[in-house]
Order: sequence, then C-alpha cells, then structure tokens
Amino acid sequence: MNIFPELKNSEIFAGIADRDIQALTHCLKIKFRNYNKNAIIIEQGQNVEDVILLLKGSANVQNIDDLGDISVIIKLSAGDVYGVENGMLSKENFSDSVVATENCSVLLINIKRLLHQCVNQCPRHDTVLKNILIKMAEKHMQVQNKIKLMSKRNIREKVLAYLRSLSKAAGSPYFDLPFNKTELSNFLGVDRSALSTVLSKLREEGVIDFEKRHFQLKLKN
Amino acid sequence: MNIFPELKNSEIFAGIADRDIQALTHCLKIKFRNYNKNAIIIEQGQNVEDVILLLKGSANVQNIDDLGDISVIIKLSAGDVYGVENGMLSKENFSDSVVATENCSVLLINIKRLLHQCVNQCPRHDTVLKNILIKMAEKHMQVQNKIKLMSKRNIREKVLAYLRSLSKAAGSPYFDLPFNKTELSNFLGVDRSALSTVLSKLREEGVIDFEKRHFQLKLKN
DNA sequence: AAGATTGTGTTGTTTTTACAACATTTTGGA
DNA sequence: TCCAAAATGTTGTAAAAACAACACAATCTT
Repeated sequence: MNIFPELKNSEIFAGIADRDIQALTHCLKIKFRNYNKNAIIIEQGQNVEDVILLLKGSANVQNIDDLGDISVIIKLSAGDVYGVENGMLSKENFSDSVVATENCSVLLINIKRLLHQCVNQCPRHDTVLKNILIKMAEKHMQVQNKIKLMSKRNIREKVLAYLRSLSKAAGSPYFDLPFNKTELSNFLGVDRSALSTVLSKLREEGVIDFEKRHFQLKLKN
Repeated sequence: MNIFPELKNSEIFAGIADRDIQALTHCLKIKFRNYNKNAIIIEQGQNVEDVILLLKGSANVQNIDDLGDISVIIKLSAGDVYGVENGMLSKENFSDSVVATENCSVLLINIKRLLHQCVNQCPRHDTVLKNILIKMAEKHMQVQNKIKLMSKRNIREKVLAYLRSLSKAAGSPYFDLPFNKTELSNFLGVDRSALSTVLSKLREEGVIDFEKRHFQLKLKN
C-alpha cells in the first residue's frame, strides 16, 4: 500500500517536500496500519522496534499489574507519538500496552533508523526526528502535570483539577471528556463507583454538570 | 570562575575533547552555581531561560498548589537534567520549583542556545544535546512509572511498589530512600501520618525493616 | 551548648474510599 | 432488530485515609 498521502497530513512531516517524504518512507521503514476499537496496538512485553505515530483516532497507554488492576497512564490523540523514550534508552520491551479507544490509523516508524544518523544522509531525517522529540517533550509535560492531579488528597480534588485542566485547554466551561467514566477512574487511580458517587455529588451541589462525556464546569469552587 | 573542570566530570560531556568543551562553555552560555540545602534552584513561575544539570547533590521537583499542599513530582540526582521539555515547548515560565535537598553544584545551560542550531557550527554541540535528550527520556520513563505507583488503590500497595522499584534498582534487598519520610509522603501523594502508620504495620508484619532512610525488603509479599 | 526548627511515630476521630452487589441504560454485534 | 456485553449510577458496609493534636527525637543555628 502507498502510505504517502497519510504522511502528508501529519504535523510530523509538515513542510517536507513530497519527494523527501518518499525517501523518508523507505529510510525509516515506515509502515501504515489500521486498528479497530479495542485492538491492541502495542502489547506490554512486546519487543521495542517501532515508534508509533497516531494519525487518526485515539488510544490509551495502560498497564495491567499482577493483581489485574488497570492503570491508564496517558491518553494518545491524533498526532501523538509513543515509544521514543523506550528506544532512546535501548529498552528491550515495552512495559505498557497501547490500546485503541477508537478506530485508529497508525504509522510505525523504525526506532533504530529514526534515532541513528542516516547512512544515506537522507534529507529531512533530522526534521522528522526533531518534530517527534517535541511531541515526546509534550507528553513528558502532560505526565508531570498528571502527577500533580494524582497527588491531591481526595477524589473530589483530583477530578476537579482534571476537569479544570480540560476546561482550560478547551478555553470554555463546556468540554468533552476524552474517556468514558470507567477509563477516567483508571486514569485517576481511583475506584469507579467511588468516582461516580463524587461526580454525582458535585452535580448535586451545582459545581459541575454532565451528560455522558460532555461536561460543564459551573463554578471555580 | 573557570568551570571547565566541573564539566569534564559530567556524563553529558563524556568523550568530548577539552578544547571542544571550552568552546561549548561559551556557545551554550554555561554557568556554574552552588546551592545550599533547601535553596531554591528554580522557582515556580520563573522565566524559562536555562536548563539545569545537577552535577552534585540532589533536588526535588515540586509544586505547591493554591491550598498550600506540596507535591513532589520527581527527585533529581547527580547527573540529572531538568527543564529541557519546557524549552522545547517554548514555555514562558516554569510551573514547578526545584529545591535542593542537599548542597548542590549545578550547571545552567542556555536553553535557546542548546536547542537551536549553533551559528558557529560549534563542535560537539549536537553530542551534548543528544546526551541531554537521553537524560530527558530517562526522566520521562521514570515519571510514567511513578504514575503506576500512584494508581495503586491504597498506601500499602503504593509504598510497596515504590520500595520494590528501589530494591530492584539497587540490585539488593537493602537500599536507601532518596527522601525523608515527609518528602516520601508528598512524593506518593498521601498523608504523612497515614504513611507512617502503614510503614510501621509493614515492619510489624515482617514485610520490611527500616531505620531512618535505610530500608530492607524482607518479603516479596 | 542552648534554643529553635524540623522530622517522626502514635493515637483518636471523622471523612473518604474501596469493594461488592445490583438495577438500568447504552452500545455493539450478529 | 435482538441479544450479549459493557458502561453507569446507586447503595450499604467495611476498610482505609485524612486530619489534627501531641510527644519526642534529630538536626540545624547561633
């Protein structure tokens, strides 16, 4: 399959001439894949060979521990990249899974080819790497911010801090959760039913309103 | 002050010839600073101008929220780097503080100079940047792992998971906490006295033993 | 060395959470 | 469209956590 048109629309390849993109496709051994919702894009334990670039859809980076408890580490949206950090540290295996939460289109980029200086002196290799590293930095900041949420001493403060950050990102008191409520509980590291109770209470108090994934933050509270 | 000898001992400059290091010092506007224990190396809100490289000592990356609650996001040890991600995303200000937990020696590296292609075609600039990005990737992984700890549903599992990771890193059941217990509670996002109770219980059950910062993991449990 | 500050463990109380079980709704396939 | 599976909200209960207050130990300052 010719994956050329898919790459053209990605931020990572923005501003790169068509024939340079063609060259990069070979140089970086780029593969294109589609995944259905709930499909496993990366399975924890799997060999680290490719970085993934999510072109379309969304996915959760998650981990299941010995007790079977799921922890959702981060959410990936279209444009996001995952796995560069593993490659940079020469990790053998992924310690977390990436699971599609919608139907996804994904590019697989060979990690070794990406990180090591291209023998062909392939044009724009560095530009792509730089763009990907910026994406990684972005995730790094997001994860650090998530730690602040999770440090809050109760569910109410955790979820409010998270909702505020979504509202801020949306630039509006109205916004959509990127998760269903079960995923949200795993994202915040709390029990689902306890979260449900807290959300109901916040609604009853008039602090928030919500319907399915659509939320409104009514008071700064 | 001549900071040359200080740089030579850092991993970041490993394998770079002496006169190249001299050149880099100017090119990257590198400054050397000492900080006493408890001194603020970076204050949240401060302008992002430099990346810091911790040469000696240790520091906590932490955040104080509106309610005055402290959250310790990560611990920095000798060799660690902080602030690259902010620079890469053109953040104006730091949103977290970095506080010395021992007497520290620090290099300040101009972030713009580091990230943008050097006009002088200064030798080894890229090597330094690459080394620093690997350090960033390392922190990124650490932070993701921390999220897994914090996702555990009770203090017992959180602290045990953390102690296991320290034991694994030390390659021994005996190891030292990089925190005092108050800091540890802020690192894990739990109440200090509650943590103290859990640790005492674990000791009483024979799962762990500890004295000050020195710990032993007696059972996998 | 003395005094002040910080760190630590303990306890009791109150609040919050996890857990389990369930009913209902929604979603996704077949 | 119908069925099965998944998501959601609710409730009760037991367990755990936060909070506050305190005593004592350790550490730092002067």
